[in-house]
Amino acid sequence: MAEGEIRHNSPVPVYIQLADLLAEQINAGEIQPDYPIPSEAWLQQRYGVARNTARRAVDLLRERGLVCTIGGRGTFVKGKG
Amino acid sequence: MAEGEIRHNSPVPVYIQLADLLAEQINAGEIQPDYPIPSEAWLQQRYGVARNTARRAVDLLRERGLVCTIGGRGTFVKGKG
DNA sequence: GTACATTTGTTCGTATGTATA
DNA sequence: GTATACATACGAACAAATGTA
Repeated sequence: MAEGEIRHNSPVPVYIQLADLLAEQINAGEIQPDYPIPSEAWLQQRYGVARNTARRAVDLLRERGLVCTIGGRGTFVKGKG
Repeated sequence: MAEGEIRHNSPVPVYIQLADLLAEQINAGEIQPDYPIPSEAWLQQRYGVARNTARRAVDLLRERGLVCTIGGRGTFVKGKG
């Protein structure tokens, strides 16, 4: 259970930990292309972070080209095409 | 407690003010058991708050066991039983 | 059966304030 | 002063359930 958790007392910012964690799940194929990643509210609850922090993590995923976000809908794993 | 209005510049969060205000109305019998409390849209207009804020207030009432919500129908004051 | 309006449910977008390191 | 992080709050859009005409 220690895996896949956020350490609030880490020198690594929480939003970066969370982004890395989600990126791993995507790269491991745990979330398929064109499928949504968990919502901001869900991440907030699951990982015990503020919504802003969850958003920043997703921002990073988007900057890395792993996902794309549609307002009011969700954030989806990018396909190869 | 004043006037059944919301103070946006209060240190008390708006959603808590609104929840308390509605709870008072319920406890005062202004809304009878099994009858609906005002809809989210109505609260939004009446008190000049965002819908999400109105929803958070109703969430509190539900957590306090004062009401129960039925999707697509409304939120109803709980009876004694 | 269909169309519409109402109400709650969900999700992202943006901004502000507070606190801390 | 900057970056991180939490909480609050308003806005917008879409979806689902319900009830009615």
